[in-house]
Amino acid sequence: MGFEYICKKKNKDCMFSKACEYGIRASIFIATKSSEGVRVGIKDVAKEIDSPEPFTAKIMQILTKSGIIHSAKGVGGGFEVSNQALRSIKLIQIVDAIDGDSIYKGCGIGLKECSEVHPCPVHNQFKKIRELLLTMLTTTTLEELALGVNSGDFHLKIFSQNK
Amino acid sequence: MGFEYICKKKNKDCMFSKACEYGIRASIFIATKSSEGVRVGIKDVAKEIDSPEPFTAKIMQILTKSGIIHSAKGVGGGFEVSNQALRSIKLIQIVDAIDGDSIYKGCGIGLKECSEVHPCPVHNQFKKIRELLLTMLTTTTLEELALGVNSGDFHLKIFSQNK
DNA sequence: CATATAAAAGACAAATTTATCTTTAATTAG
DNA sequence: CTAATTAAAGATAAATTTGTCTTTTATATG
Ligand code: FES
Ligand code: FES
Repeated sequence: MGFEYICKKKNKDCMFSKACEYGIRASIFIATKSSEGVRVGIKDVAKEIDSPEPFTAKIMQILTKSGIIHSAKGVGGGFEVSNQALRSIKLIQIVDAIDGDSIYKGCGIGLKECSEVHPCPVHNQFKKIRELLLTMLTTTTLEELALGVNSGDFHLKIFSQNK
Repeated sequence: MGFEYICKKKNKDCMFSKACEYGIRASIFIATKSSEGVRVGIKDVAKEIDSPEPFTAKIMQILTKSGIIHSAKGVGGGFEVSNQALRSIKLIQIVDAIDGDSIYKGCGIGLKECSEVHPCPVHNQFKKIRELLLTMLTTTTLEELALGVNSGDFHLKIFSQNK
C-alpha cells in the first residue's frame, strides 16, 4: 500500500545511532584491553564488538579527535585509553562526540526546541526520562563498564565464542 | 577529514523517528478537534503541527490502518478520533504502529537482542530508562495530551500564531 | 634509509528515512 | 448521474546514515 517502507524502523534499538552504538562498544572494549596494558588494532576492535571494520575505523577517528581514545600509528600501534582517562571518561562524552546532545536536550516529539515556557504536550513526561538518561550518561564511567566486561558479567556482542 | 557526515545526527531530537514524531503530533491535534466534534483534513493537520503535508498523509495512512485514527473520504471528510477511543488510546499504540517496539525493547548499544542472561555493559542502567519510558507510553492517553493543548498550556509547534 | 605496519584521510556506494508528486477510489451534494 | 471534495495508493526523488574501498601519513624496526 505504499507506506510499508515508513513503518517499523530498520535501525532497530534506536536511542543512539549505529555509529554511536559502535563507538560505545568499541570504547568499552579498548578500555578492557587498556586496563590490561594492551593496545588493540581496528581489526580486533571490529571483530570483538561485531561491527563493520571500515565504518568502525571512521568512528574511531571521531573518538581520537575528541581526545577520548588515544591512537598510535605504525608497528605495535593501535588504540588505547590512558589509565587516568579510564576513570574520568563518562559515557556522555562518547555520545556527545558522535550523536551530539539532541537525545537529552531535544523535544521528544520534534518541536524545534524543548522549552519550559513553550512546552509540547509530552514535555513533562519526557523531561523525567531525559533527566534519568542524562544522569546515567554523566555518572557512568568507561572504567566501570570495562570492569563489568572483564569480569565476564557483561558482553559486547552476542555469541562471543562461536562467531 | 571525511567523517563530518557521521558526527552529530541531523535528525535532531531522536528517541522517535520523524515519522513517529509527526504521527504523535498529528494524533494529538486530531484529538483536540475531535473533542470539539470537528473533523480535520490533512491540510489542516500539517499546517497545525508544522509538518510536510504529503509525508504526514502517509503517516496518517498507517494510523488509520492501525485503527487509531478514523478517516472519512469525500466532502466533509477528514480525520477524527472517536470519543471512546480518545480515552482508551495510549501513546504506545502510536509509537508501536510507526516505529515498532525497538525503542523500549532493544539493547541500548545495539546488541542483536537485549537479555538478562547475556546483558551488555549498560544493560542495568538502560533498563531503568526504558522501563520509565514504557510506563510513560502505556499510561499516557491521547485524551490527557489533547486536554493540555486545548487548555493552552501545551503546544504542537513553535510560533503558533505568526508562522 | 628501506620496509613493514597501522591509523588517518578521502572518495565512493548502498541502504534507509524523509519528502514530494500523480493517480485512483470513495463519499457527499447538487 | 455529475461534479467537487478528500483520503488512499503508487511511484519517485532527496537527504541522511551506514558501509566499503583506496590512498596517504606516521611510526617502529632492521
Ligand atoms: S517541548 Fe517537547 S519535550 Fe520539552
Ligand atoms: S543487553 Fe544491552 S540493554 Fe539489555
